[in-house]
Amino acid sequence: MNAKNSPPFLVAIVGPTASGKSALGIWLAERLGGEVVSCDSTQLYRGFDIGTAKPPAAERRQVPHHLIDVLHPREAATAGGYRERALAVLEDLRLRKRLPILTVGTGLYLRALLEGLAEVPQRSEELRERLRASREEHGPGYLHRLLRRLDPQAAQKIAQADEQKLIRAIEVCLLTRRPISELHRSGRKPLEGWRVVKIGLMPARGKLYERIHARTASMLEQGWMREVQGLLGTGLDENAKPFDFLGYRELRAVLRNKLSLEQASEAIQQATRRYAKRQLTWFRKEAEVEWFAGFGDDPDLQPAILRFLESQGLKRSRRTREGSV
RNA sequence: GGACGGGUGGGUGAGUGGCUAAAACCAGCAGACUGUAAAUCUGCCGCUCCUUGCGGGCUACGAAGGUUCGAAUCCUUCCCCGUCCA
Repeated sequence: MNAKNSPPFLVAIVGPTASGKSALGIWLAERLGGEVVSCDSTQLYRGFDIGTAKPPAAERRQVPHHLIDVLHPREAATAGGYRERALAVLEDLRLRKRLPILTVGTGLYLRALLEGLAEVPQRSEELRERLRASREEHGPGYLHRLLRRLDPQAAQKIAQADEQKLIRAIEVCLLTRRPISELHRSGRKPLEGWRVVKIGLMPARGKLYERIHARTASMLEQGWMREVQGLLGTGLDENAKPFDFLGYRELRAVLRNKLSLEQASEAIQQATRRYAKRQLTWFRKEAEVEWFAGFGDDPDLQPAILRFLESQGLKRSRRTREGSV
């Protein structure tokens, strides 16, 4: 109707690992004049390709992809950092009148982008170091007691054993000299200027697990092990964060002869299943998602999703490639 | 054939007369999560009933029988498994 005045569309595809988000993203991008924007904390890293299930180069040539391979393994990925980069990509796409299609595996990053983050300082490694040291000195429970003094309300919401979240909360309180719960209350700036449509992929649990198992096997066949060896061979510190990603951890154990390849493969499959479950838990809570029961690469499902998007007002691109329909 | 060691809930494995539906861990399920998020953490986890209670009933520690107020725990026999001897 008044397409001139209404904000442009943004499509977000949400779903557990191995549900076919990337394939769907590309398929939709080709039909809707879109470009894929990865929303995945691991695909950010260069060099970690097979285990993070990055779309292969051929597909990335077919349709432009963003926010893949933008970090050196030594850099730390953060929700705030992702948000900034994503905002820049969105502006670029807005100017070029391309439809952003987010393929989101990392729920926190999507929320950070769409709903914003409270205005709080970034992490401070030095402060964290000190906190960890006094934790060692004072034993378990210390961090929780400390936060209870700084911000009783925040302490109530964080379990005593959850040191990662305790440290972040204490860090913010100390850096700002204000309770983090208060800072959170003061609100966040949601994304503006986009009409967001969320698609959810929810394959049957058993089928998803089968996919996960098959994909793990195929990743190993594609030379995942060689990739890990190669990365280690470049002198990259073994403590670099991406080496702790799902699977990379297990494969390093194989190289250290702590695990057989067979055991590692099973451990990876299991860890991936658990990861998929956590993603589902997160996404189920996500507001206004149109859920589809199936895989994103299912040719029977794809047209239904396209029809749904059209019902929301998205228009097919005239530049649809030949032979793809 | 003989001598030891062992058989515990989906798995590993603790428990050697009551506090034990049975530690702990894993798996599984559910959940939380505003800057490490493929991370981190929480709950549930034999079956069943209701008036949902530190509630009731039933079943359970290889099998059967016994001792005892009471047994996964003690005794007897049997069946499996492992190691060693023949």
